[in-house]
Amino acid sequence: MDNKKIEKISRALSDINRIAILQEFKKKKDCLYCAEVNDLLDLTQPSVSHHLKQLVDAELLLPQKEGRNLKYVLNLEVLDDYIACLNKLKD
Amino acid sequence: MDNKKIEKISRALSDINRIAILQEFKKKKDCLYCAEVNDLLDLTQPSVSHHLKQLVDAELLLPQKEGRNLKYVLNLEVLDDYIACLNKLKD
DNA sequence: TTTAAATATTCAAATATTTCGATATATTAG
DNA sequence: CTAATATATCGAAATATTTGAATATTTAAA
Repeated sequence: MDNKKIEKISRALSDINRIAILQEFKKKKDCLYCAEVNDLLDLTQPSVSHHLKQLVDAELLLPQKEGRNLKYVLNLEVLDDYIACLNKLKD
Repeated sequence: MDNKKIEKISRALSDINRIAILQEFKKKKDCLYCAEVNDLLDLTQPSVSHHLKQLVDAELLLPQKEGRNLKYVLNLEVLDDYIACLNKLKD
């Protein structure tokens, strides 16, 4: 994982709303529906859409179309790669 | 570690120059001098000072005054706490 | 004590991010 | 086909971040 990618993931994680989205996966195992995220956050739908886009662009979330709904799963592989990079900072 | 702190650390990590600073610790074990960081980055001194401040404010770096020089050490405790929070996202 | 070196602060400009209202698009239900 | 639902995009305002020139502060050297 190159530094540009580390930067992008860090930026995706640098917002209280996006952190809340990721943490919601602890309760809702497996996947989170877009509509659930809209309920979770105290923001308008376009703002939530924006935040989800940051997480998808960073590849922390994988979107899956399901009819007219959209569900997301955590991309554990990218998260693990990111954590591995942070661990490497510790010499 | 609360979400505000996670946000702050993530933001500190969301810049290519600050990532480069942290990675420089791999080469320069132990500590990094402020002047070394000025040499490392292709930025003016005030900009470097700004970036170092972000890292110190996030407590990723601990500053130590040494005469008229300043040296930094990696705060492994905070880095580990942060990594632990990220690991908790994986259910 | 004067001068030089290392670092920080202030200010302003440029750029990026966050937010929301309005609207567009896509899909399903009736 | 039409209406309703779910999500995305656009445009603009508010706010935050990044950068560097100018300057201030702190400390050591001469």
